[in-house]
Amino acid sequence: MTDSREDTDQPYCYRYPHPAVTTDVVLFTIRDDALQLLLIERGNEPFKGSWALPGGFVDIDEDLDDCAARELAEETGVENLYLEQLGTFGRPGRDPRERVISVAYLALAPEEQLSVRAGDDAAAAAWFPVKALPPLAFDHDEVIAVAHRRLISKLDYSTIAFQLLPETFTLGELQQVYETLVDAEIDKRNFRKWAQALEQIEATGELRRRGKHRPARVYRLTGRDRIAYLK
Amino acid sequence: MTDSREDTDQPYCYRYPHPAVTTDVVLFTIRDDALQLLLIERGNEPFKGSWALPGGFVDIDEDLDDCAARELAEETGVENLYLEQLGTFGRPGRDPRERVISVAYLALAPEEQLSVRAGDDAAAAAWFPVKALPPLAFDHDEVIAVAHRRLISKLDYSTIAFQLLPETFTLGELQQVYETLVDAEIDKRNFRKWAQALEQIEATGELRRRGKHRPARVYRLTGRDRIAYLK
DNA sequence: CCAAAAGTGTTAGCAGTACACCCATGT
DNA sequence: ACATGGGTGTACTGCTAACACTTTTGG
Repeated sequence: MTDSREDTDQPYCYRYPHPAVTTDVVLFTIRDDALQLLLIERGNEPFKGSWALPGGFVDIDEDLDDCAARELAEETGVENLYLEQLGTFGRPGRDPRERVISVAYLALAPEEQLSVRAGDDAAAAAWFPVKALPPLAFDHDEVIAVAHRRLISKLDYSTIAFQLLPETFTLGELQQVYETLVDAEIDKRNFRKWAQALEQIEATGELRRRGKHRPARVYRLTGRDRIAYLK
Repeated sequence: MTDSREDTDQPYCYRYPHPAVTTDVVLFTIRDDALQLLLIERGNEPFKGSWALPGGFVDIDEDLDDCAARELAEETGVENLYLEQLGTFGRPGRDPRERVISVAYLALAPEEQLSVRAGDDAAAAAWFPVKALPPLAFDHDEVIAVAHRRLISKLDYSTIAFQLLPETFTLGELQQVYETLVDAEIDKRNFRKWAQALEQIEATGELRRRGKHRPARVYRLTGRDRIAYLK
């Protein structure tokens, strides 16, 4: 089915106007005891020089989840991280070029697995603490706010935060993740009691020696499910 | 900026292929003591004769929420109902015509406010109990499953179910809604204690006489927020 | 031996659950 | 008078939150 217009520079034609569809990813990690997220510096207009979420246009035969994973892999070199759909942002005018509808994703990964490099159309990629974000392109401040709220509220009823830890971890590290996320101190005994009652972690039997203090037991997740929902 | 192709039947042209974007709405209500949802019978191919969620294409300058509300108003004649974005479904091939990405919404309304009439491109519109759905077009069975799960899980931590009641209601009516949703009986005293501890409802002072029994106190929601999140 | 994080139980309060009878009305 | 749903309190149980000391290592 050839098209007589396919030799022009706008060969894809429709009876009604179509929006462009992108995915954008809010990738959180914990670095330096702070919740941080990945941004790229835009190398092109619009918003050239501003920071924006990593993301890009959905290929015409590509599933949305695959697109988010692909864009993220291109930016971070990491595959197989936690990814969930967050919501879709489509206010007319949010992109000055054309109507763009963005399907946003929430992603989590432990710092250890990430080796960020700037991609093709990004001038730079960098981590920013959620508490100290630069001016953002498009409506990405709003997307980030939604992602952050979702992450925090999911702490209450799921094990989503475990995605911020590597495969093996100590209870102290787990507690640090939670304390960073809720931005408060947590009672050590209560936390450990809670964590072990989840039936989502098991001791590997190994010990980890770090620093001049008693070695800590090493744990890993039981089951292969990425996140569990509590009670 | 005129375009030399605007007199053809496909005048909207792009450098890269663009998907079509629709909104689809899962509108729940309670009828005959059962959770039911609104479906339309498709009058055109594809899936002609099958039942589908009400919805349609997003206008190029229309916000997504507005599109969902508009499509629903066209089908039900109701405005100002509870509407929240559910998720976006975009698997390639879900629509055999072209790539269509659908932003799904969850809507709730009390039966009293609904006067459903078949719209333009629908052969018919009808209510179906969630437990007895007909064969569905596209991936709408999946969309409905997600909507149903979301509704049920939100019962635990929000007052979303109040959206299934009219402005004023009795505690007995409220309890019936909850019993229908969880598909189980609830202890009357505990339910009433819980409902009144929410600080989300207040007695109007009026009584409602219905049937041969003691009249019931009438309540309404306090505050103007559509739903409140609990603790 | 000192500093630092690992590890460990008990108690008190509160929220959720189970449970039974009288009240006001219409017929 | 009877059938129907409206309206009310108490006791138990299980989860949550507060709280301090000993252990093991590295320096």
